[in-house]
Amino acid sequence: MISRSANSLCYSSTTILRFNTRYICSTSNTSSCSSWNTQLRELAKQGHYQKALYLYPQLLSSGASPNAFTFPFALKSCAALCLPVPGQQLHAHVIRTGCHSEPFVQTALMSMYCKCFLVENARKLFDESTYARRLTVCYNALIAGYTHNSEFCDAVLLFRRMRLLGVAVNSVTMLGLVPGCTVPLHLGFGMSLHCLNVKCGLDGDMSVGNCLLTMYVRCGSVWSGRKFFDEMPEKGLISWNAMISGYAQNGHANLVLDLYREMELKGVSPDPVTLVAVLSSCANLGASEVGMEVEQKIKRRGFGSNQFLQNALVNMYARCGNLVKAQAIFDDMPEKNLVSWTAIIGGYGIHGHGDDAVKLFDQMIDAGIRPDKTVFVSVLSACSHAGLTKRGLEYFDSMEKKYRLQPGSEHYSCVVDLLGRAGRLKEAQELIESMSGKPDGAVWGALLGACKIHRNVELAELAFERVIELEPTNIGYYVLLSNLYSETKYTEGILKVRVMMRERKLRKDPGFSSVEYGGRNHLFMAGDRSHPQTEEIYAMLNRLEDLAKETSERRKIDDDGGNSELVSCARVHSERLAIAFALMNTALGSRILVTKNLRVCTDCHIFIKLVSKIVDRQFVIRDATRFHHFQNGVCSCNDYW
DNA sequence: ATAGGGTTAG
Repeated sequence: MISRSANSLCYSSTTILRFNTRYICSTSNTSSCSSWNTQLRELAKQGHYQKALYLYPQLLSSGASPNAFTFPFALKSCAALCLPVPGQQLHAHVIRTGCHSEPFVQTALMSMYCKCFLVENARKLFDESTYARRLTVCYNALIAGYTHNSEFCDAVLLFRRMRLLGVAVNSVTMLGLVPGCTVPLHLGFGMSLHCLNVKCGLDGDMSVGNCLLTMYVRCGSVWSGRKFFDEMPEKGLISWNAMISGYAQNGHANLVLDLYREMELKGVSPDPVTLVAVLSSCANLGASEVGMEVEQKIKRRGFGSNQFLQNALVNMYARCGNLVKAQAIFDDMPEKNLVSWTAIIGGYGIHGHGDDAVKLFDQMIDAGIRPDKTVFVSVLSACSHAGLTKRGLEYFDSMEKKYRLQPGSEHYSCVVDLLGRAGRLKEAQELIESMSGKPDGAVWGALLGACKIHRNVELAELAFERVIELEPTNIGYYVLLSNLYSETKYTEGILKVRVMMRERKLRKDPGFSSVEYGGRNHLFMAGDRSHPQTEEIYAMLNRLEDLAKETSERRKIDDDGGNSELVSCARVHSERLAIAFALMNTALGSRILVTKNLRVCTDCHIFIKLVSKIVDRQFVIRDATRFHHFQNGVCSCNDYW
């Protein structure tokens, strides 16, 4: 793959061509080179840029001389392959053959320079040209070039100048500008382009529509994006992909699956890009049934060798808890990249198999793969979940010393968690204070969580104060502190937290849980009665709660100081509805139950323990961060629950 | 005959 990073110009040695200029004569022989031009055009059009570039020296050595019809295709090939060296040689040939005053050739040259990250050269050509300042295409090439080189200001300046001089704007101008508006800072400008696009009657162009759609979703305006998508006069595969990926990137995994179904119903057939987004959403939802369906589709459609999809499959199976399958796919991959390793390491980490995660990380290093910040997050969190304190600290230390990677907040929060769980609260606190950057909410939150485990009220209050400054509306932290107060029987504290929450008008956000059943995802909100099987679900809930009460009276199994009243009074929780639904549908035969966004409040935690005791089954329950494997009412991860 | 563009994984 060709690197698009401006800092790492990448041209493989095999593709650098040495064109022999000896044969070029100044009087071009059009008739003899037209057949070469035809071949060149065909190759470039079909995307065989490599072959097209090999044809060029053959043309020279045959005695034919390149003309104004030759250069655009040859230059396009250099641009596509990001080969500035042959590109510059072609520029020399252009001058030598007297084609440099040809606007088509000039534009192709500019485009080539832009794609090869030599946007300065392109600008020089533009400024020196007598035609360029009047031609829309030249502006288009340069504007797109600036956008590609992350010099969006220059792109906008040039666009302003173009408007001022009255040069016509067309849809390709839009295609050069809109992709630069995919950050929230530029959204305002992007929306003005959207208006202009409509005003100029260019809104029939699907490509521009796709760019605008991408702009909205990447700026986080998914709803505007969806509205735009629904109103598009024509939707192509890329439009569907942009919308689906947009949902995926903004965390609306369920909407991804819904839209994917809709797409299938409309008879639009998905490509690897679609399926990558779908799999990533399956991973987030724990929807392995849909994931397996997608895997079949990948096989049927012959996408099996696509590395993006292989990585997405590994990630999906790993996150859904099927580590055997994930490992099998991972092992079968002929080429493993950093993303593949991160997926499998993270998978083992989430499920508490810290030893395996660590082993794989070391294997990755041995395989000569250079770790990045993301894979460190995976391995550090694996260590913290599995209690591998020493190992985790070693890795953390190696980040800077060995790999010159500056740890970010996300790494600090893992290490604070690591130290905190091990009871080394003081060290955790010192680590936070030693941070060069400003700690974020997650860092203080990790300390707060650790204080909760070790019942350190004093430090918890400090961590709470800090975390609330940073994330005043994150309800979880208030609940955490309140629970700590309740465990340490500090009633005044509980009241204090309640008052604080009331003053700030904080209410528990409408969390939801989901269960995958029958190839569909069923969402449950607190107190939700919208599900078609609501009656049965509540009946099941009643039965469970009766059983819970009975059992708790008979055996006094409430080992957490909770009581059966809690169980019945907080029945609106979405997790409970989800659990009831799953139990009902599988006639108590459910072995795996996957729910999302489970808030780990003491209350639900007791409920889940009771359920698994009552039905005498194994459960796998997923909260926002990890899986909890229940057997006989006990979770194997042994913490928190 | 000849130029400009959009969607992917941890």
